[in-house]
Amino acid sequence: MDGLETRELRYFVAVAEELHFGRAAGRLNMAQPPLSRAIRQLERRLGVQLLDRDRRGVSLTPAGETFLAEARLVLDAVDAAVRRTRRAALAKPTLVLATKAGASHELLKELLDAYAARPQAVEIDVLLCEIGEQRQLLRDGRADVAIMHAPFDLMTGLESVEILTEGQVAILPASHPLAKRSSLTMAEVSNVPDLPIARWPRPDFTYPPGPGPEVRSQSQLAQLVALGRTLLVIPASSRAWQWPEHVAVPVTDAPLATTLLAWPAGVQSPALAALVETAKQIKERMAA
Amino acid sequence: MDGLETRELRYFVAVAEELHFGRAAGRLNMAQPPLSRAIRQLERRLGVQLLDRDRRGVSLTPAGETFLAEARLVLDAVDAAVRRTRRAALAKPTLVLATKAGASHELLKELLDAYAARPQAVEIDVLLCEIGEQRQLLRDGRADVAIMHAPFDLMTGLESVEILTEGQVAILPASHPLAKRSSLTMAEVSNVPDLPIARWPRPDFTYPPGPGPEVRSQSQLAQLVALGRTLLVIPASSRAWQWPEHVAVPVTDAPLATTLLAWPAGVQSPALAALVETAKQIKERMAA
DNA sequence: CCAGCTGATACCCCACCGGTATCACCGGGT
DNA sequence: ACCCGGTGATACCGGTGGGGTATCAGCTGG
Repeated sequence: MDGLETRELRYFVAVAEELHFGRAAGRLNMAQPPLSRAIRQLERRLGVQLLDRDRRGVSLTPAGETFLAEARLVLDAVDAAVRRTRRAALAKPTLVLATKAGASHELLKELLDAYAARPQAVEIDVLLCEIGEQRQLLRDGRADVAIMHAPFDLMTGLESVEILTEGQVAILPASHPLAKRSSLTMAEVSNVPDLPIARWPRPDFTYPPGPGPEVRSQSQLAQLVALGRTLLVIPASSRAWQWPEHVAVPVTDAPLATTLLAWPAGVQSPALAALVETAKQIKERMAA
Repeated sequence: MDGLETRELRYFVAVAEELHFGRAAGRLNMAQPPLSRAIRQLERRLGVQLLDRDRRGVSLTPAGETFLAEARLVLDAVDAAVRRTRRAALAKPTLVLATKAGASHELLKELLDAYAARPQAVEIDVLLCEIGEQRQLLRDGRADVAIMHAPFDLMTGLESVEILTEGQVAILPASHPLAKRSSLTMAEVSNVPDLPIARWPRPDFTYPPGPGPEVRSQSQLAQLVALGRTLLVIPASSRAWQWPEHVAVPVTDAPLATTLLAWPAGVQSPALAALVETAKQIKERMAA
């Protein structure tokens, strides 16, 4: 009846991603025939056709699309199980906190210092990552907790507490006329012809269409701003990565940006609970 | 390096739940020696000791506790993958909606009727379940979407939209003196000596301590109220399961109960999106 | 001190996974 | 029209490893 093995899921994901048995087999370091057989057996056991073997190529059926998404979730959960278990076995338990490189140093330092003063505190490893990477790190267990920014990051599947709510600033090339202004509005910054908004890759690594440059990291973005090719709007506390060639101008009517502490739903440990408690206290201290 | 198979996870969960290799092997329909060997091999591959083989019995190490929780998540995710894929392959796609038996018929009927009128609508199977069971149904893929009640149901790991916010009523035995009142307060109902609050089982099937009767289903609870052994406070719209021997009295200062439509975070289908949209419209219509 | 229970070890067998060789089918190039 | 390159499917074979039986080893309690 049931009894899918993760091996079968890994095989299917490889084939579904390559849409080619031969290449998928290469990626899996195996020959093509056993892979074909394994996928056929998987389809028989599920009683569902996952792939359309059209001559000249393979394509996913709707059920195959569903199974691909679910299989990725399972494989990430397996990775998370291994990582979290190994870390739980260490003599020194630690929390891994993921944060975007360049996010507010002050806030993070305050959080870590306040946490370290607690009796239940464990060591915290700070894992710097690129924008939008936190979700994946939490899902596959490489991180236990992350600092994220609403409304930029989707919070689905995560629990979170707000730490700080603040206004946003536009980061502009110092040479641009708008850089001389003391404040700006969203209308003014959202459609500057010579500073189009940069485009980030989607989860499938393709880029949305648009006039802006394609970027994959914050450092690329900072470089592009310095070169006068784009602008961006970010929470005021994130301007830590401001360069000499950058100018930050408050955007008066930008939506308030909220910095949150987020962690995978359903996971609980005393060390994490203490960190969450610390974050709540910091939020109250900030409000006062 | 990696490459845990679900078989190994199933073995470990069985041993961790039975805390006894022989019984676990019986549950798995296999002999004890290969099970012992498989667990040892699992521990070697993880590089982590999961079990303490204290003579006369087995116990979980802290790392074992972590791995047990993670392994259960993985196995549920595998079940969900199979169920959702099989359903996605049906000619007639359907949504399975889980709701507590006896929750508001009117609201549900209104939701289903409004949804059926939409062009993207698919058939909806209503899966009646016991209180608190919705979360598990969503997690292992037996249901796609559920109707739940905040603040009674934990919403962690789920996305949700509110449908209805309403006051709560106390359900009392008709023969009890309090049943004659036209309204009550939380202070009055929370400590009635002869009507102690019923106790529900925890996830591990043990009961919290207390004077109230132990219950496992809504029908048991309804029976106990009719017998004059307990009382309960529920959202006003849930009184569909009121019996002739029951009396509903508004509790003026009870926290507002919110009925929500909830679904697993990260899952998306057009049919589900349309149902969510319908729920939002109903909420607005109710507010007006 | 023995009976009885626990999990661990020794050994064997065969199912199944993966490899090699080959086929069947199609499309596109002269 | 022909053949060639490339797809995935089929046939067959060998080795690994998962599972079975038999047995051991260590503790416990009567």
